[in-house]
Amino acid sequence: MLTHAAEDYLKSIYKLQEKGGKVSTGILAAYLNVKPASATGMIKKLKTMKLVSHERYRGVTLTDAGRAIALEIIRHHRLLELYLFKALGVPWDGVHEEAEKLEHVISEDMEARMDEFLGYPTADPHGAPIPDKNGVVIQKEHIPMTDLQSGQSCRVAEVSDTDPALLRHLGNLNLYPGTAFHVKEVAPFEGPFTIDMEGEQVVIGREVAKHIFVDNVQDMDNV
Amino acid sequence: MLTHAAEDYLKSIYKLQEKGGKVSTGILAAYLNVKPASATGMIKKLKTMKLVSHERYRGVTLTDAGRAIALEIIRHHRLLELYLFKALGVPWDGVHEEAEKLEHVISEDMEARMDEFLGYPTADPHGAPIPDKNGVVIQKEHIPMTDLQSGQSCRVAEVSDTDPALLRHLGNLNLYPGTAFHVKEVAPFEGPFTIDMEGEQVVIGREVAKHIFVDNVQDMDNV
DNA sequence: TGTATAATTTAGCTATGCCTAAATTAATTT
DNA sequence: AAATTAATTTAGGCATAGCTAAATTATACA
Repeated sequence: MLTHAAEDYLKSIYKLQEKGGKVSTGILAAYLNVKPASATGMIKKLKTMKLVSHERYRGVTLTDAGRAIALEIIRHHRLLELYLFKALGVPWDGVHEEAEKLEHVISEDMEARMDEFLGYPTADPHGAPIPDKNGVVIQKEHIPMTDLQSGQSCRVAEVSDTDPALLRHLGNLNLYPGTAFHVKEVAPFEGPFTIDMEGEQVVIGREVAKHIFVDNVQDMDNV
Repeated sequence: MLTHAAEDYLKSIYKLQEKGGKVSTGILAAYLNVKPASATGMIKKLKTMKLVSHERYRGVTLTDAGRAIALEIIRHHRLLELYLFKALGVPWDGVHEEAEKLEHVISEDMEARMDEFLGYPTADPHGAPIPDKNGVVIQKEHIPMTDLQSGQSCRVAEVSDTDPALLRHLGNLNLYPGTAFHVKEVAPFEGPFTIDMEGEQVVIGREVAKHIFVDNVQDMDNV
């Protein structure tokens, strides 16, 4: 069995690898809020366990064994988030923090029971995909909201789960995964978005839009 | 915040204190499966935090602050056991182990949500009392089954929660808290008990009976 | 009362996982 | 190509929490 810290490193390497191949020590350390020297130390340990590949000064990658563990932890995290949300009514801006602690501690049996209770779900409350019990992730195609053009319609697919204040804000605006909206206007010079949700008009700043990902994008000019 | 290990020590001191005043280093160490020297070390730390009182070679006691923390952890543990049993269908011989890990990790919010879901329960699946959120425990009067005489009737009040094999055995016999039975015969020379449960006759050995506690004891000779 | 036994404590070691500061290696600039 | 800058690694330290072995204290017995 691995330590909680080691599991967190593997999970972080997985996530950082998603957006751009090899992961540098510095990026990893920043992501985990530790110093680079500490990351180097853990990387060495993970290497002796054959969970990561690493060449000095060149960055880390997960091995197949490392990725399997990372996905197992991510599965725990996302199942927990959804379970806390649906079964215990924890607000969606609170589930991440709670799941962050529980993910290292639950048994395979509890994982399976939550999975069954939830009807074998494929996404957590923020829209992130839940790997299945064999570690298979179905990664849907997402587009950052900042790429949208005036006149387009789409659906919220996923939002960042880390900042509770942002999540409360998005919740107030009803911008949950699944919510459909239409881009009324994009202000020039990297300005805010004005969107239309069932008649309600809402203005979304760039900084917020960066944390929203959409799918089902359709040009609605001629509709 | 305390470490998980410190919380486990406080919880253990509380439980051992219940059955006999001051707790010796050796008893505490044995209960926690650590060496006496390790217990001495932790006791020192807890003393500097004013969570225990300790005189060298004389044993430990919890301070009010220490007891409050112990009861908080015990509350977490027992609420979790009942929650896992009722909400997720974890069998009663499995809830202890799972709760042992989760008890150190759940938030006050999650504690409150489970409490509400369960309807503010007062006992866990093994019959142990759940302290309320202010740390008040209603300790019901229990009698060890080994004290029963032939001809008496009673109800299972509580069973030990630590040994899964024992719990599976008791479960097979339907000896859950609340189950009523009548003592048909107590074999002489510390022999086994023959009990009657709704017509079914079952023989319970001494070693098993030691782990069963009963209440509502009534002499049924003249009934 | 003195001595043997049992329990407890001290001392010193290990491993994890973090830190800071210094040294090394790589990348960029001139 | 040399020098500066940035990133990474090494070295050494700290806290937690366990361990063993030795020293100490208390208790029980004769």
